[in-house]
Amino acid sequence: MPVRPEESTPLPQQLPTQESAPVTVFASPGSWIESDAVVQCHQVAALDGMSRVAGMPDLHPGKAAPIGAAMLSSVLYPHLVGSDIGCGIAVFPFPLKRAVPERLAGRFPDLDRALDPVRDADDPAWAVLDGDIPAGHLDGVGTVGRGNHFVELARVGTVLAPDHADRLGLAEGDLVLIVHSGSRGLGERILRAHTERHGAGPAPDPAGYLAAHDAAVRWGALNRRLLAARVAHALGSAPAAPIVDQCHNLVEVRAGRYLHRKGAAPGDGRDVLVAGTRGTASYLVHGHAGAAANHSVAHGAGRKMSRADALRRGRAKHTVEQLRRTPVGSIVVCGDRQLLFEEAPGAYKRIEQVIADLVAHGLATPVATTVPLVTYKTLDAAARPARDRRRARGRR
DNA sequence: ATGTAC
Repeated sequence: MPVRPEESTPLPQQLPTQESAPVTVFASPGSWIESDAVVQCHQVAALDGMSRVAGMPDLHPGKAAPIGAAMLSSVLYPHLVGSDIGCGIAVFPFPLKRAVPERLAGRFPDLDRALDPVRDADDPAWAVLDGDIPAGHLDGVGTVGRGNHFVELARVGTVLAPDHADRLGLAEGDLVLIVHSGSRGLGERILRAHTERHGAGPAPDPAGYLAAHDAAVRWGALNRRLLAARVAHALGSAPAAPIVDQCHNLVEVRAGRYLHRKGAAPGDGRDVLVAGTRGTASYLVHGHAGAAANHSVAHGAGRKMSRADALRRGRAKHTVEQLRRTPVGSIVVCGDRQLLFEEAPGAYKRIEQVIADLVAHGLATPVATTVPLVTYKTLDAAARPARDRRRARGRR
């Protein structure tokens, strides 16, 4: 007599070994948080070894994990940090006598083109590296990247904590350069090497992953300095060390556990630039987030729309000219029209609400606002929408 | 966000 299937089926091996970790989202009830992102937080919370998931007010859905979240676990999961290991935002002093956006926009260097050690041997920007290129990785060195990355010349607007701003050497009207960029191809390569063998599973050799990860974090920070130096030399300012530089995609080892940050900046006693949008102010804040928030603060306004939605709705609502010359009078250097729509201010949440939520939950204190003058995204026009390409062909 | 495949 044949054995019935259930009799030959072994007992399931994946019995639940623990309750799901607590999930806290630090946003007010009125703040828009996509339910998909909260679902992703709960999926992460159910992972083996997870002890706490903290969603920041800029929380939104990511590809494999939520963006705007800090996730504490006894197990190291590379996919929770994602491919742009070492991505962060730095603020540099940028003393210029005069800053007319129209004139300065045209003087930005080509930050889509990597510095070549031979052809650009004489470029003074190399000096900030001091000969140190982590992992020997030269691909894309000195480039800003795509997506939400940018290099922005901004003016300090409202000073909200004068003593703190003073300590940072910032006063109303001062110029700063804000650089949001990561580890370009290096972090992507590190995640891919893990994913090819282990998918979304844990790192079997945490020390090995962390060694590669730390190099990408260092590469990202050095690249932000390199970008700032390139712009400083081109615009006639003096290259300087950053006054603020915090990485929001990384793993931090805390008391033997792994704190994964994905779009969540370190908020434990540190100063962080919380990026607004390409056309609204950003906020420099002092973070003082505790254990409940996994010692983290938001990293930006957070997407409100997917890139596809932003493109569709943005095209109906705005002209390219409106997005390149913003309501605050700044200029957005972006040759790629699709990216311009994807990154339109309306595709993001209101930064004031994100900051208000951080304040309401006691995670941060605003220090000063920065108001954009020129935001560099890309000079490259390669990825224009198909309709524009058809039009361009028609004109020939 | 990325390099790469389509």
